[in-house]
Amino acid sequence: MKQDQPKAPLSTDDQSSSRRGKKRAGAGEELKRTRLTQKVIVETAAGLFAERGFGATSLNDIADALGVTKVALYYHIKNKEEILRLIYLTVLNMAEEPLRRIVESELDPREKLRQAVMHHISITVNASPAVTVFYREQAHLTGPFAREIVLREKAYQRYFEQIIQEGIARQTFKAGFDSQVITFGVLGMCYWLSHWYKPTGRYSQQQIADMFIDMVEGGLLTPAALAPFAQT
Amino acid sequence: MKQDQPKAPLSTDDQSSSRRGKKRAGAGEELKRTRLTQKVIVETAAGLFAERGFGATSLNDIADALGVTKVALYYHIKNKEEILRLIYLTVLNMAEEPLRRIVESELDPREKLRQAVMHHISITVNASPAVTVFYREQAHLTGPFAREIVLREKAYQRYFEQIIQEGIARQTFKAGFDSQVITFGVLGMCYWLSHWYKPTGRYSQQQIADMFIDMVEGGLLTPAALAPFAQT
DNA sequence: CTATATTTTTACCATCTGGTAAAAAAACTG
DNA sequence: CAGTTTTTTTACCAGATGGTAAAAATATAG
Repeated sequence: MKQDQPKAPLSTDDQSSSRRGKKRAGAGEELKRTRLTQKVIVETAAGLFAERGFGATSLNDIADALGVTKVALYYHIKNKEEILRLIYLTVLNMAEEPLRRIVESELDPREKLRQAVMHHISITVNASPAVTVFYREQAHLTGPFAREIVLREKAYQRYFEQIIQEGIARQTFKAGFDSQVITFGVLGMCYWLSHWYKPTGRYSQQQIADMFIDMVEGGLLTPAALAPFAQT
Repeated sequence: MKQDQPKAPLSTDDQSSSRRGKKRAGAGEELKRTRLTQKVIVETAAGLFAERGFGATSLNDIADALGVTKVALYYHIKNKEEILRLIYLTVLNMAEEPLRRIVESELDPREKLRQAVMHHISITVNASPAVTVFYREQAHLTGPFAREIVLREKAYQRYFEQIIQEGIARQTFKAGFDSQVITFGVLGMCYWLSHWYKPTGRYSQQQIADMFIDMVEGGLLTPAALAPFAQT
Protein backbone atom coordinates (compact mmCIF):
# COMPACT_ATOMS: atom_id res chain seq x y z
CA MET A 1 0.00 0.00 0.00
CA LYS A 2 2.86 2.28 0.57
CA GLN A 3 5.45 2.36 -2.11
CA ASP A 4 6.14 -0.54 -4.27
CA GLN A 5 7.55 0.76 -7.47
CA PRO A 6 10.30 -1.24 -9.11
CA LYS A 7 12.15 2.00 -9.36
CA ALA A 8 12.47 4.28 -6.42
CA PRO A 9 13.07 7.84 -7.52
CA LEU A 10 11.75 9.50 -4.43
CA SER A 11 14.55 9.23 -1.95
CA THR A 12 15.79 12.45 -0.47
CA ASP A 13 19.40 11.60 -0.88
CA ASP A 14 19.52 9.24 -3.77
CA GLN A 15 22.14 7.75 -5.97
CA SER A 16 23.01 5.32 -3.28
CA SER A 17 19.81 3.42 -3.85
CA SER A 18 20.27 2.43 -7.46
CA ARG A 19 23.83 1.33 -6.98
CA ARG A 20 23.14 -1.91 -5.30
CA GLY A 21 25.68 -4.36 -3.96
CA LYS A 22 27.26 -5.70 -7.13
CA LYS A 23 29.10 -2.52 -7.72
CA ARG A 24 32.81 -2.47 -7.71
CA ALA A 25 34.52 0.65 -6.59
CA GLY A 26 35.20 2.69 -9.70
CA ALA A 27 38.86 3.50 -10.12
CA GLY A 28 39.72 6.78 -8.53
CA GLU A 29 36.37 8.44 -7.95
CA GLU A 30 34.90 7.03 -4.80
CA LEU A 31 31.17 7.00 -5.31
CA LYS A 32 30.52 7.86 -1.64
CA ARG A 33 28.64 4.77 -0.73
CA THR A 34 27.28 6.60 2.36
CA ARG A 35 28.80 3.97 4.57
CA LEU A 36 25.98 2.49 6.53
CA THR A 37 26.51 3.38 10.13
CA GLN A 38 24.48 3.83 13.27
CA LYS A 39 24.61 7.54 12.80
CA VAL A 40 23.12 7.67 9.32
CA ILE A 41 20.56 5.04 10.23
CA VAL A 42 19.46 7.12 13.17
CA GLU A 43 19.33 10.30 11.13
CA THR A 44 17.33 8.74 8.35
CA ALA A 45 15.04 6.98 10.76
CA ALA A 46 14.47 10.20 12.64
CA GLY A 47 13.31 11.84 9.44
CA LEU A 48 10.87 9.05 8.72
CA PHE A 49 9.65 8.77 12.29
CA ALA A 50 9.05 12.50 12.38
CA GLU A 51 7.11 12.27 9.14
CA ARG A 52 5.00 9.20 9.65
CA GLY A 53 5.41 8.26 13.30
CA PHE A 54 7.40 5.49 14.89
CA GLY A 55 4.62 2.94 14.75
CA ALA A 56 3.82 3.61 11.12
CA THR A 57 7.41 3.40 9.93
CA SER A 58 8.72 -0.06 9.21
CA LEU A 59 12.29 -1.18 9.17
CA ASN A 60 11.88 -1.75 5.47
CA ASP A 61 10.91 1.87 5.04
CA ILE A 62 14.12 2.88 6.74
CA ALA A 63 16.18 0.41 4.73
CA ASP A 64 14.61 1.59 1.49
CA ALA A 65 15.34 5.19 2.31
CA LEU A 66 18.98 4.20 2.78
CA GLY A 67 19.10 2.02 -0.31
CA VAL A 68 19.92 -1.15 1.59
CA THR A 69 17.97 -4.12 2.75
CA LYS A 70 16.33 -4.40 6.09
CA VAL A 71 18.76 -7.01 7.30
CA ALA A 72 21.71 -4.74 6.69
CA LEU A 73 20.23 -2.54 9.36
CA TYR A 74 20.29 -5.36 11.84
CA TYR A 75 24.03 -5.53 11.73
CA HIS A 76 24.23 -2.02 13.08
CA ILE A 77 21.30 -1.93 15.42
CA LYS A 78 19.73 -4.43 17.72
CA ASN A 79 16.11 -3.70 16.90
CA LYS A 80 13.67 -1.00 16.03
CA GLU A 81 13.43 0.37 19.52
CA GLU A 82 17.17 0.83 19.71
CA ILE A 83 16.94 3.32 16.88
CA LEU A 84 14.43 5.22 18.91
CA ARG A 85 16.66 5.04 21.96
CA LEU A 86 19.54 6.49 19.99
CA ILE A 87 17.36 9.35 18.84
CA TYR A 88 16.51 10.17 22.43
CA LEU A 89 20.14 10.04 23.46
CA THR A 90 21.14 12.27 20.58
CA VAL A 91 18.66 14.93 21.52
CA LEU A 92 19.44 14.86 25.22
CA ASN A 93 23.16 14.92 24.67
CA MET A 94 22.74 17.99 22.50
CA ALA A 95 20.48 19.74 24.93
CA GLU A 96 21.79 19.09 28.41
CA GLU A 97 25.35 20.32 28.49
CA PRO A 98 24.89 23.86 27.19
CA LEU A 99 21.95 24.45 29.47
CA ARG A 100 23.90 23.23 32.46
CA ARG A 101 26.67 25.65 31.62
CA ILE A 102 24.25 28.55 31.38
CA VAL A 103 22.63 27.76 34.70
CA GLU A 104 25.91 27.31 36.49
CA SER A 105 27.41 30.48 35.06
CA GLU A 106 27.71 33.78 36.89
CA LEU A 107 25.22 35.58 34.70
CA ASP A 108 22.27 37.30 36.27
CA PRO A 109 18.95 35.45 36.10
CA ARG A 110 17.55 37.62 33.39
CA GLU A 111 20.45 36.89 31.09
CA LYS A 112 20.36 33.24 32.05
CA LEU A 113 16.74 33.02 31.06
CA ARG A 114 17.42 34.75 27.80
CA GLN A 115 20.23 32.39 26.93
CA ALA A 116 18.37 29.32 28.10
CA VAL A 117 15.39 30.20 25.93
CA MET A 118 17.64 30.81 22.97
CA HIS A 119 19.37 27.53 23.55
CA HIS A 120 16.11 25.67 23.79
CA ILE A 121 14.76 27.28 20.65
CA SER A 122 17.91 26.47 18.80
CA ILE A 123 17.73 22.81 19.81
CA THR A 124 14.07 22.62 18.96
CA VAL A 125 14.46 24.13 15.55
CA ASN A 126 17.79 22.85 14.38
CA ALA A 127 17.63 19.18 15.27
CA SER A 128 14.09 19.23 14.10
CA PRO A 129 13.19 15.68 13.07
CA ALA A 130 14.89 14.12 16.04
CA VAL A 131 13.25 16.61 18.36
CA THR A 132 9.85 16.01 16.82
CA VAL A 133 10.31 12.32 17.48
CA PHE A 134 11.59 13.06 20.95
CA TYR A 135 8.40 14.75 21.97
CA ARG A 136 6.07 12.41 20.20
CA GLU A 137 7.18 8.84 20.65
CA GLN A 138 8.10 8.59 24.29
CA ALA A 139 5.40 5.98 24.84
CA HIS A 140 7.30 3.59 22.60
CA LEU A 141 10.26 3.47 24.94
CA THR A 142 10.17 0.59 27.36
CA GLY A 143 12.04 -0.71 30.34
CA PRO A 144 14.64 1.12 32.40
CA PHE A 145 15.62 3.30 29.48
CA ALA A 146 12.19 4.87 29.43
CA ARG A 147 12.64 5.83 33.05
CA GLU A 148 16.10 7.21 32.44
CA ILE A 149 14.75 9.50 29.75
CA VAL A 150 11.98 10.75 31.99
CA LEU A 151 14.51 11.56 34.68
CA ARG A 152 16.81 13.41 32.34
CA GLU A 153 13.89 15.35 30.93
CA LYS A 154 12.85 16.36 34.41
CA ALA A 155 16.38 17.40 35.24
CA TYR A 156 16.46 19.53 32.12
CA GLN A 157 13.26 21.18 33.09
CA ARG A 158 14.52 21.69 36.61
CA TYR A 159 17.35 23.82 35.26
CA PHE A 160 14.76 26.23 33.97
CA GLU A 161 12.96 26.19 37.28
CA GLN A 162 16.22 27.00 38.98
CA ILE A 163 16.67 30.08 36.84
CA ILE A 164 13.19 31.28 37.69
CA GLN A 165 13.67 30.62 41.38
CA GLU A 166 16.98 32.41 41.43
CA GLY A 167 15.35 35.33 39.68
CA ILE A 168 12.60 35.46 42.27
CA ALA A 169 15.09 35.21 45.11
CA ARG A 170 17.08 38.10 43.74
CA GLN A 171 13.92 40.06 43.11
CA THR A 172 14.60 40.21 39.44
CA PHE A 173 11.42 38.27 38.82
CA LYS A 174 8.17 38.93 40.58
CA ALA A 175 7.27 36.76 43.51
CA GLY A 176 3.99 34.91 43.33
CA PHE A 177 4.76 32.92 40.23
CA ASP A 178 5.27 29.21 40.48
CA SER A 179 8.59 28.38 38.92
CA GLN A 180 7.32 25.09 37.61
CA VAL A 181 4.30 26.53 35.88
CA ILE A 182 6.36 29.32 34.38
CA THR A 183 8.90 26.80 33.17
CA PHE A 184 6.21 24.73 31.51
CA GLY A 185 4.87 27.83 29.88
CA VAL A 186 8.21 28.90 28.52
CA LEU A 187 9.14 25.42 27.35
CA GLY A 188 5.76 25.08 25.69
CA MET A 189 6.25 28.30 23.76
CA CYS A 190 9.57 27.07 22.50
CA TYR A 191 8.40 23.58 21.75
CA TRP A 192 5.55 24.82 19.70
CA LEU A 193 8.04 26.40 17.37
CA SER A 194 8.76 23.03 15.88
CA HIS A 195 5.18 22.94 14.66
CA TRP A 196 5.25 26.13 12.70
CA TYR A 197 8.74 27.55 12.32
CA LYS A 198 10.03 27.64 8.77
CA PRO A 199 13.60 28.82 8.18
CA THR A 200 12.26 30.79 5.23
CA GLY A 201 9.72 32.63 7.35
CA ARG A 202 9.44 36.29 8.17
CA TYR A 203 11.52 36.19 11.34
CA SER A 204 14.82 34.64 12.28
CA GLN A 205 15.19 32.37 15.26
CA GLN A 206 16.88 35.22 17.02
CA GLN A 207 14.01 37.59 16.40
CA ILE A 208 11.46 35.07 17.56
CA ALA A 209 13.47 34.36 20.68
CA ASP A 210 13.67 38.09 21.36
CA MET A 211 9.92 38.53 21.06
CA PHE A 212 9.27 35.59 23.31
CA ILE A 213 11.65 36.90 25.91
CA ASP A 214 10.36 40.43 25.67
CA MET A 215 6.87 39.15 26.26
CA VAL A 216 7.86 36.91 29.12
CA GLU A 217 9.95 39.58 30.78
CA GLY A 218 7.87 42.68 30.31
CA GLY A 219 4.45 41.42 29.39
CA LEU A 220 2.10 42.53 26.69
CA LEU A 221 0.29 45.29 28.52
CA THR A 222 1.17 48.91 28.03
CA PRO A 223 1.86 50.91 31.17
CA ALA A 224 -1.38 52.73 30.56
CA ALA A 225 -3.33 49.51 30.49
CA LEU A 226 -1.54 48.30 33.58
CA ALA A 227 -2.34 51.33 35.70
CA PRO A 228 -5.16 53.08 33.97
CA PHE A 229 -5.84 55.67 36.66
CA ALA A 230 -2.40 56.95 37.43
CA GLN A 231 0.07 57.18 34.65
CA THR A 232 3.27 58.68 35.89
CA MET B 1 -20.51 -23.30 17.71
CA LYS B 2 -17.85 -21.19 19.11
CA GLN B 3 -14.99 -23.55 19.65
CA ASP B 4 -14.24 -24.90 16.25
CA GLN B 5 -10.93 -23.18 16.15
CA PRO B 6 -8.07 -25.54 15.38
CA LYS B 7 -5.64 -23.08 16.81
CA ALA B 8 -5.08 -22.37 20.45
CA PRO B 9 -7.29 -19.77 22.06
CA LEU B 10 -5.18 -16.72 21.62
CA SER B 11 -7.73 -14.03 22.07
CA THR B 12 -6.65 -11.50 24.61
CA ASP B 13 -9.95 -10.83 26.21
CA ASP B 14 -12.66 -13.29 25.47
CA GLN B 15 -15.74 -14.02 27.51
CA SER B 16 -17.43 -11.11 25.89
CA SER B 17 -17.96 -13.28 22.87
CA SER B 18 -19.75 -15.93 24.85
CA ARG B 19 -22.43 -13.73 26.27
CA ARG B 20 -23.26 -11.51 23.44
CA GLY B 21 -26.39 -9.48 23.00
CA LYS B 22 -28.40 -11.21 25.65
CA LYS B 23 -29.01 -8.37 27.96
CA ARG B 24 -32.02 -6.96 29.66
CA ALA B 25 -32.49 -3.44 30.79
CA GLY B 26 -32.33 -3.52 34.56
CA ALA B 27 -35.02 -1.53 36.28
CA GLY B 28 -33.77 2.00 36.69
CA GLU B 29 -30.07 1.40 36.18
CA GLU B 30 -29.49 0.96 32.50
CA LEU B 31 -26.66 -1.53 32.16
CA LYS B 32 -25.76 0.13 28.88
CA ARG B 33 -24.18 -2.54 26.73
CA THR B 34 -22.35 0.37 25.16
CA ARG B 35 -24.22 0.08 21.91
CA LEU B 36 -21.54 0.12 19.28
CA THR B 37 -21.76 3.42 17.53
CA GLN B 38 -19.51 5.82 15.72
CA LYS B 39 -19.24 7.92 18.82
CA VAL B 40 -17.97 5.23 21.15
CA ILE B 41 -15.68 3.88 18.47
CA VAL B 42 -14.16 7.28 18.05
CA GLU B 43 -13.79 7.82 21.77
CA THR B 44 -12.18 4.48 22.36
CA ALA B 45 -9.93 4.85 19.35
CA ALA B 46 -8.88 8.30 20.50
CA GLY B 47 -7.74 6.83 23.77
CA LEU B 48 -5.70 4.16 22.06
CA PHE B 49 -4.30 6.51 19.43
CA ALA B 50 -3.26 8.93 22.14
CA GLU B 51 -1.57 6.14 24.02
CA ARG B 52 0.20 4.25 21.27
CA GLY B 53 -0.06 6.41 18.19
CA PHE B 54 -2.25 6.04 15.15
CA GLY B 55 0.18 3.94 13.21
CA ALA B 56 0.82 1.57 16.06
CA THR B 57 -2.82 0.97 16.87
CA SER B 58 -4.57 -1.70 14.85
CA LEU B 59 -8.24 -2.01 14.17
CA ASN B 60 -8.14 -5.19 16.19
CA ASP B 61 -6.81 -3.24 19.14
CA ILE B 62 -9.77 -0.93 18.90
CA ALA B 63 -12.22 -3.78 18.47
CA ASP B 64 -10.73 -5.63 21.43
CA ALA B 65 -11.00 -2.56 23.60
CA LEU B 66 -14.68 -2.42 22.72
CA GLY B 67 -15.25 -6.13 23.15
CA VAL B 68 -16.31 -6.70 19.56
CA THR B 69 -14.64 -8.00 16.47
CA LYS B 70 -12.83 -5.90 13.99
CA VAL B 71 -15.45 -6.44 11.33
CA ALA B 72 -18.17 -5.01 13.55
CA LEU B 73 -16.27 -1.76 13.35
CA TYR B 74 -16.46 -1.76 9.61
CA TYR B 75 -20.20 -1.52 9.70
CA HIS B 76 -19.95 1.82 11.43
CA ILE B 77 -16.85 3.28 9.85
CA LYS B 78 -15.42 3.16 6.38
CA ASN B 79 -11.81 2.58 7.34
CA LYS B 80 -9.14 3.42 9.84
CA GLU B 81 -8.53 6.88 8.53
CA GLU B 82 -12.17 7.78 8.92
CA ILE B 83 -11.85 7.27 12.64
CA LEU B 84 -9.02 9.72 12.63
CA ARG B 85 -11.05 12.15 10.57
CA LEU B 86 -13.86 11.98 13.08
CA ILE B 87 -11.45 12.72 15.90
CA TYR B 88 -10.29 15.82 14.13
CA LEU B 89 -13.85 16.97 13.51
CA THR B 90 -14.76 16.38 17.14
CA VAL B 91 -11.93 18.52 18.41
CA LEU B 92 -12.48 21.34 15.98
CA ASN B 93 -16.20 21.41 16.57
CA MET B 94 -15.56 21.71 20.26
CA ALA B 95 -12.96 24.41 19.89
CA GLU B 96 -14.13 26.77 17.19
CA GLU B 97 -17.51 28.05 18.25
CA PRO B 98 -16.71 29.29 21.74
CA LEU B 99 -13.60 31.04 20.55
CA ARG B 100 -15.51 32.74 17.76
CA ARG B 101 -18.02 34.01 20.27
CA ILE B 102 -15.30 35.41 22.50
CA VAL B 103 -13.58 37.19 19.64
CA GLU B 104 -16.80 38.65 18.31
CA SER B 105 -18.00 39.80 21.70
CA GLU B 106 -17.79 43.34 23.01
CA LEU B 107 -15.24 42.57 25.68
CA ASP B 108 -12.03 44.51 25.79
CA PRO B 109 -8.97 42.78 24.33
CA ARG B 110 -7.49 42.00 27.68
CA GLU B 111 -10.57 40.13 28.79
CA LYS B 112 -10.86 38.48 25.40
CA LEU B 113 -7.35 37.16 25.69
CA ARG B 114 -8.00 35.92 29.18
CA GLN B 115 -11.12 34.07 28.11
CA ALA B 116 -9.55 32.73 24.93
CA VAL B 117 -6.63 31.32 26.87
CA MET B 118 -8.95 29.76 29.39
CA HIS B 119 -11.03 28.28 26.63
CA HIS B 120 -8.00 26.86 24.91
CA ILE B 121 -6.65 25.38 28.09
CA SER B 122 -9.97 23.84 28.87
CA ILE B 123 -10.16 22.21 25.45
CA THR B 124 -6.60 21.01 25.67
CA VAL B 125 -7.00 19.48 29.06
CA ASN B 126 -10.54 18.18 29.06
CA ALA B 127 -10.80 16.48 25.68
CA SER B 128 -7.36 15.18 26.31
CA PRO B 129 -6.95 12.00 24.27
CA ALA B 130 -8.63 13.43 21.21
CA VAL B 131 -6.56 16.59 21.49
CA THR B 132 -3.37 14.62 21.90
CA VAL B 133 -4.19 12.78 18.71
CA PHE B 134 -5.17 16.02 17.04
CA TYR B 135 -1.75 17.50 17.49
CA ARG B 136 0.19 14.38 16.78
CA GLU B 137 -1.30 12.53 13.86
CA GLN B 138 -2.03 15.19 11.32
CA ALA B 139 0.38 13.57 8.87
CA HIS B 140 -1.91 10.57 8.63
CA LEU B 141 -4.72 12.59 7.15
CA THR B 142 -4.80 12.54 3.39
CA GLY B 143 -6.64 14.14 0.53
CA PRO B 144 -8.86 17.21 0.68
CA PHE B 145 -9.76 16.55 4.28
CA ALA B 146 -6.19 17.11 5.34
CA ARG B 147 -6.29 20.51 3.70
CA GLU B 148 -9.61 21.37 5.30
CA ILE B 149 -8.17 20.70 8.72
CA VAL B 150 -5.15 22.84 8.07
CA LEU B 151 -7.40 25.70 7.03
CA ARG B 152 -9.62 25.42 10.07
CA GLU B 153 -6.59 25.28 12.32
CA LYS B 154 -5.24 28.43 10.74
CA ALA B 155 -8.58 30.13 11.15
CA TYR B 156 -8.58 29.18 14.82
CA GLN B 157 -5.16 30.61 15.27
CA ARG B 158 -6.15 33.74 13.40
CA TYR B 159 -8.79 34.43 16.03
CA PHE B 160 -6.02 34.72 18.57
CA GLU B 161 -4.05 36.97 16.28
CA GLN B 162 -7.10 39.16 15.94
CA ILE B 163 -7.30 39.60 19.69
CA ILE B 164 -3.66 40.60 19.86
CA GLN B 165 -4.01 43.01 16.97
CA GLU B 166 -7.08 44.59 18.46
CA GLY B 167 -5.22 44.98 21.73
CA ILE B 168 -2.33 46.69 20.00
CA ALA B 169 -4.67 48.97 18.05
CA ARG B 170 -6.39 50.03 21.26
CA GLN B 171 -3.05 50.48 22.97
CA THR B 172 -3.92 47.87 25.52
CA PHE B 173 -1.02 45.77 24.28
CA LYS B 174 2.37 47.15 23.48
CA ALA B 175 3.17 47.84 19.88
CA GLY B 176 6.19 46.11 18.42
CA PHE B 177 5.01 42.59 18.99
CA ASP B 178 4.10 40.43 16.06
CA SER B 179 0.62 39.11 16.63
CA GLN B 180 1.42 35.84 14.94
CA VAL B 181 4.49 35.12 17.02
CA ILE B 182 2.69 36.03 20.21
CA THR B 183 -0.19 33.79 19.22
CA PHE B 184 2.13 30.90 18.62
CA GLY B 185 3.76 31.51 21.95
CA VAL B 186 0.48 31.58 23.82
CA LEU B 187 -0.91 28.54 22.02
CA GLY B 188 2.32 26.70 22.69
CA MET B 189 2.09 27.38 26.39
CA CYS B 190 -1.42 26.02 26.46
CA TYR B 191 -0.72 23.04 24.27
CA TRP B 192 2.18 21.99 26.39
CA LEU B 193 -0.24 21.57 29.26
CA SER B 194 -1.44 18.35 27.72
CA HIS B 195 2.03 16.95 28.29
CA TRP B 196 2.23 17.55 31.97
CA TYR B 197 -1.08 18.59 33.46
CA LYS B 198 -2.54 16.13 35.93
CA PRO B 199 -5.97 16.86 37.40
CA THR B 200 -4.57 15.76 40.76
CA GLY B 201 -1.72 18.24 40.61
CA ARG B 202 -0.97 21.20 42.81
CA TYR B 203 -2.88 23.76 40.77
CA SER B 204 -6.27 23.86 39.16
CA GLN B 205 -6.76 24.67 35.52
CA GLN B 206 -8.01 28.04 36.59
CA GLN B 207 -4.91 28.77 38.63
CA ILE B 208 -2.61 27.73 35.84
CA ALA B 209 -4.52 29.84 33.36
CA ASP B 210 -4.24 32.79 35.74
CA MET B 211 -0.49 32.41 36.08
CA PHE B 212 -0.05 32.14 32.35
CA ILE B 213 -2.13 35.20 31.74
CA ASP B 214 -0.44 37.16 34.49
CA MET B 215 2.89 36.37 32.96
CA VAL B 216 1.80 37.19 29.45
CA GLU B 217 0.13 40.41 30.48
CA GLY B 218 2.51 41.82 33.03
CA GLY B 219 5.73 39.91 32.51
CA LEU B 220 8.05 38.33 34.97
CA LEU B 221 10.26 41.27 35.75
CA THR B 222 9.79 43.35 38.86
CA PRO B 223 9.52 47.10 38.35
CA ALA B 224 12.92 47.42 39.94
CA ALA B 225 14.46 45.06 37.44
CA LEU B 226 12.71 46.83 34.61
CA ALA B 227 13.99 50.28 35.46
CA PRO B 228 16.92 49.75 37.76
CA PHE B 229 18.01 53.38 37.95
CA ALA B 230 14.77 55.16 38.54
CA GLN B 231 12.13 53.33 40.44
CA THR B 232 8.98 55.38 40.62
C1' DC C 1 -45.91 -14.20 13.77
C1' DT C 2 -43.43 -12.98 9.49
C1' DA C 3 -40.76 -9.62 6.75
C1' DT C 4 -37.39 -6.27 6.80
C1' DA C 5 -33.52 -3.66 8.20
C1' DT C 6 -29.79 -3.30 11.36
C1' DT C 7 -25.79 -5.19 13.59
C1' DT C 8 -22.26 -8.51 14.36
C1' DT C 9 -20.08 -12.96 13.28
C1' DT C 10 -17.04 -16.60 11.14
C1' DA C 11 -13.94 -17.32 7.60
C1' DC C 12 -10.87 -15.46 4.54
C1' DC C 13 -6.95 -12.86 1.86
C1' DA C 14 -2.84 -10.69 0.10
C1' DT C 15 0.56 -8.13 1.95
C1' DC C 16 3.48 -6.54 5.44
C1' DT C 17 5.58 -6.83 10.20
C1' DG C 18 9.84 -7.26 13.19
C1' DG C 19 13.16 -10.49 13.46
C1' DT C 20 16.49 -14.75 12.40
C1' DA C 21 19.90 -18.11 9.90
C1' DA C 22 23.29 -18.85 6.89
C1' DA C 23 26.13 -17.45 3.72
C1' DA C 24 28.18 -14.53 0.30
C1' DA C 25 30.68 -10.42 -0.71
C1' DA C 26 33.96 -6.45 0.55
C1' DA C 27 37.34 -4.35 3.31
C1' DC C 28 40.92 -4.71 6.00
C1' DT C 29 45.02 -7.25 7.57
C1' DG C 30 49.40 -9.71 7.44
C1' DC D 1 48.20 -13.50 -1.84
C1' DA D 2 45.51 -15.89 2.17
C1' DG D 3 43.05 -15.03 6.60
C1' DT D 4 40.14 -12.44 9.20
C1' DT D 5 36.73 -9.15 10.20
C1' DT D 6 33.17 -6.16 8.72
C1' DT D 7 29.19 -5.55 5.97
C1' DT D 8 25.38 -6.89 3.20
C1' DT D 9 22.64 -10.42 0.82
C1' DT D 10 19.12 -14.10 -0.22
C1' DA D 11 15.86 -16.91 1.88
C1' DC D 12 12.85 -17.46 5.49
C1' DC D 13 9.38 -17.25 9.56
C1' DA D 14 5.19 -16.89 12.48
C1' DG D 15 2.07 -13.67 13.41
C1' DA D 16 -0.33 -9.31 12.49
C1' DT D 17 -2.26 -5.91 9.29
C1' DG D 18 -6.17 -3.44 6.87
C1' DG D 19 -9.80 -4.92 4.47
C1' DT D 20 -13.65 -8.07 2.13
C1' DA D 21 -17.58 -11.67 1.46
C1' DA D 22 -21.21 -13.98 3.02
C1' DA D 23 -23.94 -15.25 6.34
C1' DA D 24 -25.94 -15.40 10.80
C1' DA D 25 -27.96 -13.15 14.79
C1' DT D 26 -30.74 -9.45 16.57
C1' DA D 27 -34.01 -5.75 16.63
C1' DT D 28 -37.84 -3.42 14.57
C1' DA D 29 -41.53 -3.14 12.48
C1' DG D 30 -46.34 -4.61 10.29
